[in-house]
Amino acid sequence: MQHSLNAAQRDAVQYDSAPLLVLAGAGSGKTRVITAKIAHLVTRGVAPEKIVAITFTNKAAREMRERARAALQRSGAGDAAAKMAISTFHAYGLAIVRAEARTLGLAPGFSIFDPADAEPIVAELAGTADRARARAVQRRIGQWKNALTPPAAALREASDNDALVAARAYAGYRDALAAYQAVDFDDLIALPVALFERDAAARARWQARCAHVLIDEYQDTNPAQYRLFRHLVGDATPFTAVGDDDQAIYGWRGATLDNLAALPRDYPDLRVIKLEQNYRSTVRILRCANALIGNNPKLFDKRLWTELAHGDPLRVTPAADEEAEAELVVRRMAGQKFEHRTQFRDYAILYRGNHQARAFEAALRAQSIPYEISGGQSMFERTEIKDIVAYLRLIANEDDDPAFVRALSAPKRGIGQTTLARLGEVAQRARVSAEGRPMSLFGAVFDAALETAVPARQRAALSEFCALINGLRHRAEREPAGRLLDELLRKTGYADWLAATLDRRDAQARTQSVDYFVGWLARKGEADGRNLLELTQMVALITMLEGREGEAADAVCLSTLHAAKGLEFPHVFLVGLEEGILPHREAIDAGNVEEERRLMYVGMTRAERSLHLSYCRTRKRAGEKVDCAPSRFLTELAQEDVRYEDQPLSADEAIKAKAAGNARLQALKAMVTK
DNA sequence: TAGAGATTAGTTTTT
DNA sequence: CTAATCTCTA
Repeated sequence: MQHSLNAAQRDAVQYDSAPLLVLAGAGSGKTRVITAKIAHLVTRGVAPEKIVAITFTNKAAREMRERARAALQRSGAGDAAAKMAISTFHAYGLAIVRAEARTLGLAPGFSIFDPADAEPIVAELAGTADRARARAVQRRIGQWKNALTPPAAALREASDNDALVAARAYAGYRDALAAYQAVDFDDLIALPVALFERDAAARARWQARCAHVLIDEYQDTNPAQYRLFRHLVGDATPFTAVGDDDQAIYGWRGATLDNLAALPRDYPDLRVIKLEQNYRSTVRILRCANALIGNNPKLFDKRLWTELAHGDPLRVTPAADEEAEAELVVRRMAGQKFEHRTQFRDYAILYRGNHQARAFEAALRAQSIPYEISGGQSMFERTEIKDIVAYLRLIANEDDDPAFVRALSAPKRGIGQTTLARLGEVAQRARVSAEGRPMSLFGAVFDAALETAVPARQRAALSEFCALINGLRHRAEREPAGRLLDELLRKTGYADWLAATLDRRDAQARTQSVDYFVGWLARKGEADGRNLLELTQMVALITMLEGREGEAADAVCLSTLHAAKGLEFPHVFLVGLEEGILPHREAIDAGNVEEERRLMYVGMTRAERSLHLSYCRTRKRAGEKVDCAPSRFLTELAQEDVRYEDQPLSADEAIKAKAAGNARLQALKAMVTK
């Protein structure tokens, strides 16, 4: 790591009074510039609480907060970092929605639905029982929201039948969310935008809170996010947008490079500074990455260079199948670790899809090598955590029917499908007669009509359940979250239920994860002075619990390419380099190989010293063995910097390729196009 | 109503 | 070959 800033970096840090776009190539010291700039702004007298820094992932936000804190301490500004708004786009949107809930027509305890909550609702509205179809509709609705297209407009522009079904579901979905007093992730961006566009006073209020706005990974913004950003900065607030068009990998989430192209147009006095010196990778790694990305059309002309050593050639290794690949990678890693006296945390295994982690986990476990998975199933996707969160959501918001249903049967209370359906009917009927506000399942428990619809036994269970929730709700604002959580667990007998229904190992694991989660929440509530209701909303956006204090464990990092953005490792294994995986089949079919190429580029540029690429010749799919072709991207590297290992080719192919001069390359090309 | 076995579908990335 | 969903019985 360099000790002082280079000219371009210094320029980017000191240019603080007008719009600035920093085109920061991979490994060019981007985070360093952002944190140095934050420190610079504070020393220049900008109020820390008016510095708004936006990232895309929680991990990036956390890292930036930590590094900003360190930088500020160095410059003697103390803990100004604590006052700054360093958060993800969605967390910042949540802060706005929470503060403006009343104006937006939302109850203070509104729920935040994740895609899993929304799926059954959308499935029902789209009239399908097929999960894949429901998700396709969900994605479509998400795209509309990210493009700020309201249901009516979506309906108008729907051309084919699929779009028509989705547009109708979209309208129904919006109404359902309103009835549940819920918002989804996309709403956290779209609602503030809508608010700012109809309410100039609200816009001014939030603009006044921004003296300087910094956006990281600007190339990954979607239209809604860009609009939100523009409303925050208004006409006068200086900002720093940092991005790299070569690392745009979120097109599928509605991100568009148009936002990058639009910036100079929308801000005529925009200054553009390029960071082209790479401080991370060897010459060979960089040359290969540049060669690869050179196959994409470029938006901005940018040449990455480095003063670092030449380094070793990149190694490309084929494997018989995914097990062999995992074994090979782990074996090589173990050898390299011994040879270079490195630590486990110096290694990363990067792949396209989460499911690819399996084989590597198994191989690592077999060798007792510690590893950490980033991006896989998060703590908050586990059933036991979702159960607890359902209780919290229901306590905060009794209109949250999905949370009601979930909490009601975890643990089981003798209420099943039949009773739930009856309860639904009661609520439905009350909905019609009670003008305006529809009735929730929770409310239906107290409806007079319940007596005729549901037997006494189930009625008793329902009232007891609601009494528990009500009791906690009344205290949720004042009493510490920890005490309420303990009481919740005790009164529901959740741990006992786990012990009674699962085998010992499983029950123990889940109880442990519940305890950890509850302990974490309690500490968080204590530290930030938040009550249970506020914690509940925050939880929806968090994907990973912040590690306990102390340093990270010495473990190999397993990560998807998406989750690896922003990270760096001395030694990287990029695996599964096959046609259909990277580039992914769907992307090939959709004609979006460019984004896959950027994904590969992101993966390659994570590496500092060594980069190992591998692929499988066959792969098990649905139990069946299928042949795989090596990724076309392997043919796009700077071949003089690549060493092919083992024998990836049949004798026949090798002879032919040799005759052509460049043995491996030719054969690879043949295999790719085959 | 709840849990245990049968069945069947399954291609990607995240807030 | 999994893993999740569905069906059936106690």
